[in-house]
Amino acid sequence: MPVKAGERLDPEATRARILAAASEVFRRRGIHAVGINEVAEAAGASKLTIYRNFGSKEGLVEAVLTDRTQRVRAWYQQAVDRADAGRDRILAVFDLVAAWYAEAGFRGCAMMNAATEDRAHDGAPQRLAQEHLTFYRDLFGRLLTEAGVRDPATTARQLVIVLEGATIVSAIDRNPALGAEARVIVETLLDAA
Amino acid sequence: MPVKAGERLDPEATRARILAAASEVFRRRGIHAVGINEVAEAAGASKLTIYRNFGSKEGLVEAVLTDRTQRVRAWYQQAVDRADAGRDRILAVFDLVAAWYAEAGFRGCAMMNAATEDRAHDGAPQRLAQEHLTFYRDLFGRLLTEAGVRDPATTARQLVIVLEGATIVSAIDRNPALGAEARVIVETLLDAA
DNA sequence: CCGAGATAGTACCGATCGTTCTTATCTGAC
DNA sequence: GTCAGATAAGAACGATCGGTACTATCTCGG
Repeated sequence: MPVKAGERLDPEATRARILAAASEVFRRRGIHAVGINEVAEAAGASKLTIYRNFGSKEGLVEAVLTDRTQRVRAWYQQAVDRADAGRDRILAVFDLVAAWYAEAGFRGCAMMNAATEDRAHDGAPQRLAQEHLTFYRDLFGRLLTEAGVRDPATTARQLVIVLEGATIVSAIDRNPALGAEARVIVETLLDAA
Repeated sequence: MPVKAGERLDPEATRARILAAASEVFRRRGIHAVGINEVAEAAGASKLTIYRNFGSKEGLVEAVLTDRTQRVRAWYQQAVDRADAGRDRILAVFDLVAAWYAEAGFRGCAMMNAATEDRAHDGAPQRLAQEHLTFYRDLFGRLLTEAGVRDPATTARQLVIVLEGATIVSAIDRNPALGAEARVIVETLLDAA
């Protein structure tokens, strides 16, 4: 049967629906383990529609990751903007991180996971994961500069290590308490900086 | 043609050869991306021999990871034993880590990578990755207790976060300098503990 | 020197993969 | 009302996957 009765014929909404469904199924089961058929079923879309919108599975993966990194960046920026200037803005990042670890079915960072799965190639997942880390470094660098830290670049790189370490340990151990532990480390590093 | 002329017919050596070849090809290209045919070719073994020794691809993966975690644990224990008692033993761990990041083709921790690739299942990779983290926590806990740190368990969990964070960032960014950065963080955390 | 076991090589099986194609139906602009 | 485009459903294709079967040859203990 063709298009479901009652649903809009809206190409942008279709694309967004596929992106959301693919993002969710990739997150839960991994990229390699999920076929286009499964994405199509989860999205309520046909394979033809997926290939017309994204060209290939590789294109779909890149679109999913690009969408994800942009959403994550916006979330962090908003959390930072809501916090008071200074050290609170850095801790606000790690408060958001702690809430993220506590989400049901948390499985780590989509960009790091995708780059790990695709570690033989220098494709979009590798590039997007590196750019994701660069975003964190730049964000922390700005906040540390605002907070008057002496060597903001060095401390920013330290905070990225803590953020990614807590993320993967929390994902592997299925333990949301890593968010609080990361925050303690960050406070120690800020005290020392 | 059958067994290569001049080579020993040694089942243990064959098994070890397959393990080494599989470990290397999994490390470079990932587990999902590598088929049994490729492992057989890399090992100079037939598929029959692989299946007789390991039963299935899943069994091979578990054997590879088990062998890997045991080797890694021995390396860390030896590095610790060579260092002077106290804080030096903890820093010796991170010196070994820094050398590991600098190895050609470094791609991160095999156990974390495998658990990430197989994140939908609660199989051997998940279990071995969690046990690998537990090894680190216990090792750091012992060393911190010896060094007279007040709350060794808390600091041990912090060091695991730093170790794993530096490992994944180094792997993604292809930057061995993360080893030195991790060491600086560790010194700060030890000073504060 | 002979039999049991290990091995390489290869063909093969059913399933699934990414991708393309066909068909039928619906939507929306004109 | 008509028609171009979007879509769903699913068949089909070649490739590859994990796993099995078969054959021929080698090693080694007796």
